Formats: sequence, structure tokens, C-alpha cells
Amino acid sequence: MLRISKLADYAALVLSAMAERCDHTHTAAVLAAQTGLNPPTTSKLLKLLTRAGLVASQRGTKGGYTLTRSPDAISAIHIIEAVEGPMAMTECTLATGLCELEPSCHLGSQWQSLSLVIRHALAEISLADLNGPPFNPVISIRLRPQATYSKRPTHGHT
Amino acid sequence: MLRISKLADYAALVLSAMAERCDHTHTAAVLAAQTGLNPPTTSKLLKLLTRAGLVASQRGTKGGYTLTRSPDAISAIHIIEAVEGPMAMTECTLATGLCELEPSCHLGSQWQSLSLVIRHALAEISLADLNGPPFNPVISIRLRPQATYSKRPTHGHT
DNA sequence: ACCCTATGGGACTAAAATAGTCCTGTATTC
DNA sequence: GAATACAGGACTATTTTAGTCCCATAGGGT
Repeated sequence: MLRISKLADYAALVLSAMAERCDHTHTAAVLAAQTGLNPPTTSKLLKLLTRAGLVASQRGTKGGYTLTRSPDAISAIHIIEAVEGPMAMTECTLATGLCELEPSCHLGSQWQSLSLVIRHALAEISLADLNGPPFNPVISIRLRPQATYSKRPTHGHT
Repeated sequence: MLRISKLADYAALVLSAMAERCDHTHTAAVLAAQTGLNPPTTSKLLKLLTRAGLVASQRGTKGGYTLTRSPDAISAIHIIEAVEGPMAMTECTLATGLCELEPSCHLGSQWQSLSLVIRHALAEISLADLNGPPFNPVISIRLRPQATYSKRPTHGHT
């Protein structure tokens, strides 16, 4: 349903908790307790975030996880893709050849464009924003870079 | 993965085919053949679209489906929601009380705002656009409408 | 060295959402 | 009243997502 996975949601929650004390080192167990998530899940999450480079890990007695960048340098799309992998509205956005309908379907590139729009929107929101006071974004879209600010561009084929 | 379901994708395909001949009546069987989708799936899809009011159905020998509006009055979000139900980036966007983390989680409203942004983006793209030549949308986002947000000291006057 | 702590990687199970099919009923036309 | 085409829903299969567990490895302290 055009929904982010629970894991991605949890990831935001965990990162949000870490962002409260940016330069601190947090253990998985403590973060689990702070967020209310189950320890194994939290652990799995942190591994994913580490692999994506959003947090750094330190093993051993004084170990734990640290943010690698400041919260306003981490965007929502970073978080989502760290957990879910590359975003794509449809299969065919990601790779060609998977969809048997491709020859007759000329919608692929359109979905891809839409996908990029959403991606850009999500790139504009940082962890700091998520953690901050409620926002209420205003968006404006133009179908093509230049001109065409009429109601609907008359689509003539060709 | 922030992906639309295959069904929604198919729905766009079917509607796209219908839009080629707007005022025509199309049977499920013919649309299936035109799009390459399986007849039962196509049929299911059309039922959903009918229930959502995007197409009208006519039973009997000369029956079939017709678009209820012109293709530029049908937006991507209409299509997606017709098939997938109301869009929401997270569970808690849709209803409260489902998520046990709610008390400690202050991210809910933020996701909701983001959800709205995406929704608006998808509302700007019509079936006619999807059917037309490739587009390449430009987006711009501001986190808040104006500097006047009740919770914050107005640091820019007016 | 040894042991305790904490992460790394992956296998595995369980649960849920999605996709796809089929059957029975009803309206419409000829 | 027979043929056609949609309506509704039950049902199965498949895929994706969620969640847990185990064993290995690295670091720190004694």
C-alpha cells in the first residue's frame, strides 16, 4: 500500500533515540529498552544500519553504536533504503526483464519518474526534522522542468 | 519497499488501455487480451475500479466497462487507492491504537505529514499524463507553509 | 591468558500481505 | 429463455516481511 515496512519505521525510532544523544555510544540492549522494541529486532536493525553506513559499531565491553553523521545529514530516504534496499514503486523500475508485460507496457518510465519525485521528497526530510517539532510540508510539482504551468499540459502524441 | 502493488500497476495498465478509447465500452475479456493480463485478474481489477467509481459497468450482452471521467480527471492516487485502499506510510497513520509503541513514539505525525506530501504528488499526475509522453517532474518542498507556526517563536516577521 | 561484554553474519520459523483462480448469482440483450 | 457479461465472495498459493536464535569474532578489563 505504498507503505514503509515496520522495520524502516523502527529504524527511524532507533535513530531518533540515538540522535537525542548524538555523540554518545549506545548499546543495542539500551536502545531496545529506550524504544520499546524487542532486543533481537533492535539488534538486527542496527546491523542493517551499520552496513548502510548510517551508524558505526564498536565491539567489546565499551562497545555499541554511534551515529556517523549529524542528524540533519541523515534523510528519511537514507533510513528507508538502509533497511529496505533501493526504493522502487514498481518492479520494473529496478530492473528490466522481470516483467513479461514490458513490451506492451509503456508505463514503466512514468512510474520511474514518479518514484524519483517521491524519493526527492523523502530526501528533503532529515532525522533532525523527524525528531523536531511537527512539520507540515508544502509541495509543488511541475510535470516538466520548464514551462507548462497551465492546468493540464495538452498531451498530443509524438 | 514503498512500492505499489502489482494490482495497482495492472490497474493503471488497464485504465490506460481504456483511455485510448475513452467513450468506448470495454469488456473484461478484451481488456485482458489487450493488456496481456490474465482474464480473472483483469476481471477482479475492474470490479475494484467499479466499486471505487473510476469506471462504470454495464451487464448483459452489450455490457462492459466505461471510464466515468476523462483521463485527465483521474489521478495516480485515485488508481492506487481504488485497488489498495487508503494510502498510509505507516500503520499508525491510518488508525490510532494499533501500535503499542505509540506512547513513547512521537514520529507518528511526522510520517503522516510525509504521507500527505506523497499523496499530493501522486494527485498531480493524471491518467492522461501516464498515457502521454514521458514526463520528468520537478518537485520543491518547504517544510512549513510559512514561518508562522504556533509552537515556534516567529523569528521572521509576517 | 581468560572471561565477560557487545557486535557480525546468517539460518531459520512464523506471520501476514499479495496475487491469482474459481464458483455461484444476477442483470441485460436478443 | 438462452447467451453474454458483470457482482460478489470464497479459496488457495505465493511472496514478502517480521521476528528469533545460534555461533563466530572482536575488544576491554582483570
